[in-house]
Amino acid sequence: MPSKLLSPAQLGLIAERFKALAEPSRLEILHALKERERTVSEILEATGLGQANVSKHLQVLFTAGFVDRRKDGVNTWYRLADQDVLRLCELMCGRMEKEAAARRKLFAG
Amino acid sequence: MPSKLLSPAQLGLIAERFKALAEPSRLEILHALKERERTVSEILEATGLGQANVSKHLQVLFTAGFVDRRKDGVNTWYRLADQDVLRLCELMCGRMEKEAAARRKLFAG
DNA sequence: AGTGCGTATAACTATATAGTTATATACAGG
DNA sequence: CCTGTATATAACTATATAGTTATACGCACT
Repeated sequence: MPSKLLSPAQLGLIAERFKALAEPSRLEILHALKERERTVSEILEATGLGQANVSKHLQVLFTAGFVDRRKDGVNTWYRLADQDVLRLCELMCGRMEKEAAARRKLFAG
Repeated sequence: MPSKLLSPAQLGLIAERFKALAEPSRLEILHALKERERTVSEILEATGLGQANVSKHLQVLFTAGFVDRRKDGVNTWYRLADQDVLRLCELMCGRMEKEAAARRKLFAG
């Protein structure tokens, strides 16, 4: 099958999504949400990051569609929007494990 | 199953990989390599990007392990290192199509 | 050796953004 | 209302990097 052509606009949107995953702090936040829904305060505690910083990161993740949220009184509860983030990270981690295995093999020879 | 703990160093490495995919120009280059191996010159032609710019992007993609390369005289031939990049992009595109479908449904109601 | 071509690198500029500090908003309880 | 708490936002600084221009490197050909 011929490769679908991708417009600059589409490439920009895809890149924007990847960019949301391209920061250690945001990956840490997503990791904290893997088990269950959490409030911002719980995320602060789980990650040790600053409050304003986490708030901004959560906006980025929300805009990119990776997390959903609901208000409950003064709290905002955040959760993973779906399982795609986990799949993406697992794919990436799998790649890195393969790399590491190849390196080990190379040096063990 | 309990979530695996990820060290800051691991998160950094994963983020670095995602960052390599977080630029429209690099996605365009990967797209150009989807069909077949290409020289830098061919990539220049396919993408319309500047020579030095493409050379730098190719370094980033190579360092991140997404492309492999071989020298052949004055030419350097680049190719996708494996099919993971395509899977990652397809996963991401699938997400976006779901989003778009949801929006259409919302407004069509 | 000298020339031309393909690719990589250095140096620079402009832009984006992570993190911080300070402040604003919004809700809950007394 | 007033106070405290949870979260979001504004303003700022420091850093990273995309793109460009100029230059260096390496190979092929004569």
